[in-house]
Amino acid sequence: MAVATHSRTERAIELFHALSDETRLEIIELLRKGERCVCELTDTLDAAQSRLSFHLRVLKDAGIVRDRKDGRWVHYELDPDAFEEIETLVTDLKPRVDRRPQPCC
Amino acid sequence: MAVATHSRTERAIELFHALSDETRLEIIELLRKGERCVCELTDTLDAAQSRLSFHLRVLKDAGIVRDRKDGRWVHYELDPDAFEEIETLVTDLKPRVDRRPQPCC
DNA sequence: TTGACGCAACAATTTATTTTGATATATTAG
DNA sequence: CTAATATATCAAAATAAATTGTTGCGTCAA
Repeated sequence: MAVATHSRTERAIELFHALSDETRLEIIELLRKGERCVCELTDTLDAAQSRLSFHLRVLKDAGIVRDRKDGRWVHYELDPDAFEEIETLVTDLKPRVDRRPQPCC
Repeated sequence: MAVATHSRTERAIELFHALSDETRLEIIELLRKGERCVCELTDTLDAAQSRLSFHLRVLKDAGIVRDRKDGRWVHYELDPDAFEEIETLVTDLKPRVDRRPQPCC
């Protein structure tokens, strides 16, 4: 599963894009309390079911959430590994301390 | 400067959005080596000047870079504070350890 | 076995973002 | 002063993402 068809940059774009939407941040905030089914997210966020489904897929494709089927419900929860990955990416973006003086223009 | 006309969520969206583009990530990568003028970025990234200017503005509006005018050149550099802020935001998104058992459906 | 429910997926539309090609402004060299 | 350079900005076109309404599929209860 999950072949690395992605460069590091593409992966960063996918993750940051997944995080750059209000509905998706709200979903993440709710899931921080623990696993939830789509119906509860739909109720709580007062969003159309197909809209929720769309955003959950973006989050799932990015690896930020995973789902678990249980009868007719599907439960989503955060995947802690993704957050580790995001932290690493951010660390790698941070300005270096040992910057050379400006060699430009 | 920089009035807080932004909720926490809006700020997160702005920052993550700024980070979710290939050109902008490339700019950040270049600026990690230190301050650079637009002309050098344009050369190195082989991008049209107006395109660079657009992306630099997105980064600047998000507070990720700052500029310094020097005669006819404008130099850009990373703002370390923004990266602190991003790290804090990511930390706040991380799943809690003390999650209650699923109370849903 | 039928009907309701929970969810995903799709097509059409709407909205937002990015790119491109001008044009404008400030600065400096000659 | 004039021409050239560095950059920003703007409008139009191109591209991408989100929303909405609908349909389909699996599951369960009656």
